[in-house]
Amino acid sequence: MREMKVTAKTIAKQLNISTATVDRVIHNRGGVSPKTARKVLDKAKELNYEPNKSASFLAKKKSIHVACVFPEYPEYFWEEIEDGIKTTIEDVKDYGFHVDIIKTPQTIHKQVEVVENIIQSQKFDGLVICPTDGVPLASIIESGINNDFPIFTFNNDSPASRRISYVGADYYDAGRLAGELAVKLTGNSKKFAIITDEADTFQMKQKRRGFEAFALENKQVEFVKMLKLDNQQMDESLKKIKQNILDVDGVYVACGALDEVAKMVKEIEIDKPVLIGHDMSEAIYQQLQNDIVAATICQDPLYQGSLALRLAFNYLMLDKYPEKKDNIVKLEIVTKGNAKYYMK
Amino acid sequence: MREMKVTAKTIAKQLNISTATVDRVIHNRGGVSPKTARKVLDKAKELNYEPNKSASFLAKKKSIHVACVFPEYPEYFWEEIEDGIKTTIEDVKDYGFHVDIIKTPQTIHKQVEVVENIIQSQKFDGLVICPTDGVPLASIIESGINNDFPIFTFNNDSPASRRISYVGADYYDAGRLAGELAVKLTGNSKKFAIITDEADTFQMKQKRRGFEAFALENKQVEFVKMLKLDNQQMDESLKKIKQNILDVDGVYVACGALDEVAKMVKEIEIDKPVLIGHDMSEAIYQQLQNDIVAATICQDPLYQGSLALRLAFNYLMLDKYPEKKDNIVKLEIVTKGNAKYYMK
DNA sequence: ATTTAAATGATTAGCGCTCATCATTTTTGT
DNA sequence: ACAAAAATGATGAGCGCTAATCATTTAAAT
Repeated sequence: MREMKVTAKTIAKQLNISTATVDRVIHNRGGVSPKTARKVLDKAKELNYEPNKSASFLAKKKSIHVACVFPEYPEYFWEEIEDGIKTTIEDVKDYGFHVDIIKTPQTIHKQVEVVENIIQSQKFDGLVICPTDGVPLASIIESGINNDFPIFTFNNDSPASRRISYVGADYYDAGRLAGELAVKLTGNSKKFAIITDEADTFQMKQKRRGFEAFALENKQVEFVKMLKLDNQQMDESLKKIKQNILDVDGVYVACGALDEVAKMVKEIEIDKPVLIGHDMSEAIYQQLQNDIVAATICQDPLYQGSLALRLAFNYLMLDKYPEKKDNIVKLEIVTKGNAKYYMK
Repeated sequence: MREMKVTAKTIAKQLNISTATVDRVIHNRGGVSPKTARKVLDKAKELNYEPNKSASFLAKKKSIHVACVFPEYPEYFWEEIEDGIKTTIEDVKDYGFHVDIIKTPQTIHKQVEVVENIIQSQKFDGLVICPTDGVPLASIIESGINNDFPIFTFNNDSPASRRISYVGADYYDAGRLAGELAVKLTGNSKKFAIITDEADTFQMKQKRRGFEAFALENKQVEFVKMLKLDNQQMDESLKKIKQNILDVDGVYVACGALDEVAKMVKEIEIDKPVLIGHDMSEAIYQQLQNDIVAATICQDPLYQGSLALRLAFNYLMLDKYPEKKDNIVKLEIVTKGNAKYYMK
């Protein structure tokens, strides 16, 4: 309808050359005299020519396979990421970009094994991965990259490696935000506790640092207790924590145990501390509705997974290098009132 | 790589028929005996056949034009929506789906004029629109729909009309959320004010109702003052409001004047009320950073625009009717700490 | 000047799907 | 029984782009 669409043919006709020559120029594949090339380029600009992707992909018959690797737990978290990934897969598969989703046990040992297999197998042209632990993976990523095997990280980085790009949150910033919320939601209180666990991953360290940094900058904050949850002896450990938080106004759960801590806090009869944590699940949703958890900080999981894949797609199919090596995603604040939007 | 891709040809070969017949069956375009049809369908399922979109679009050479209409102000708000829309346009234009962005003055009169022109012009196959006011547009939408001219609303609905679908926030819920934040951020205070303006659009009414409903359910809330901002005599009006909010703990700006109110609140020397409003802009960002505005409630504008367009795309290009008539988008809470993620 | 190679450009066969058109078979009417 | 119509299926020409191959011109080497 309306203005004719401009194709390579349009340009070719106007310049009395063949479409093949036009194509050669557009993708500067060489074999064209500078003079002709100039003319084509000028005409292309004049007519605002853009090659049609559908036709291009069809003709190229390029087929790319990447593996998308992430842990299987916590299920509620990865389920959402998977949804986002699947939507994107739908979008790109007709362009010849194929993705195998591979979930791994969360032990880094297992994950390393899986990744090594993927690279060895020669079945894939690239890897999109959420490293359980960025450190041991760094050298593998490094050797992958050296062998022209592109690797993209998301959700958790392997900063030491030369992965093509990272998509995920800034966890230091997440900690700071938790700090801000803690202060605001307790009515400018003074006493806080942070709960982490023994794993003390990079993510968690960053969160803790962020929270502490915020506390330091805030004059009215009196102290921040650091409490460690023992996942092996959860019950014992929670009991200890319970004793330890009776005198605080706010508790920030930086590890994945928000629901467990919430259950414990629920039993505190008077002056329950304000609870702040991360991520969303059915259980946490309930805790928000019951006013046990005051707020939880989320990152849009749908977006995260799909962006990582899109970057891989652009790189492998369109030879487009990502604009940024670090793609930092939004931190979103979820409370009782908007929690439902974060459930499936 | 690996498993051969299955095309219409694969099926045709295996059944000793032509690809055209396969195509006929797949799109049940008739002209095929039930027996053959069954065989094709079975084989398609067996091989997990899915027609390739690129090839399909290329061959169909269907070209669809829709108009995307929204107000030009407030600029900061629509700029972001436009960004989201443009990204989606990039995604779909190679499938022959073309979009003209048309910004209108915010008077409903003008918008109605523009819409009538669009429909009359016969240049478009559909309309994606943010109605300035859903009511006067309802009858136009109605007649459009009756003439097989599909219309999609977003951001602001025209609920009385039979638009194909709506994408946007639930403003009643937004008001409730504001109420929750007001209570939480003032440390369970009792006295609040809502600021609206004379326009008192559907959106604003809903927000107000939501806030009031929340207040009613909350025993500790003592009163909620309703204050009206006079946009014509802004300065005068703000002065009055200033007098009126000296005794409240929290102010909810339900209209678009968050920054203006913030500037006024800034001048209050002691016991500034906690300010809560909507949307984000450079100015509001600054007010958040200066702790004048405590929180603002946003809807992901990128997503909103692009979803509306995608629904139109699915409907017009893929004959896919939207799963839901009402697509309610997330409400996001923005404070000092995560504000930067909401800026471009 | 002649041979050889490099540079430049045209031709052409698809990619997978759609659809108009044509060929063949089956059904129906008389 | 036959012709005519309806049902069924095959053929083939693209859609716009890519890339291998071939043809021609130009420059370099002997």
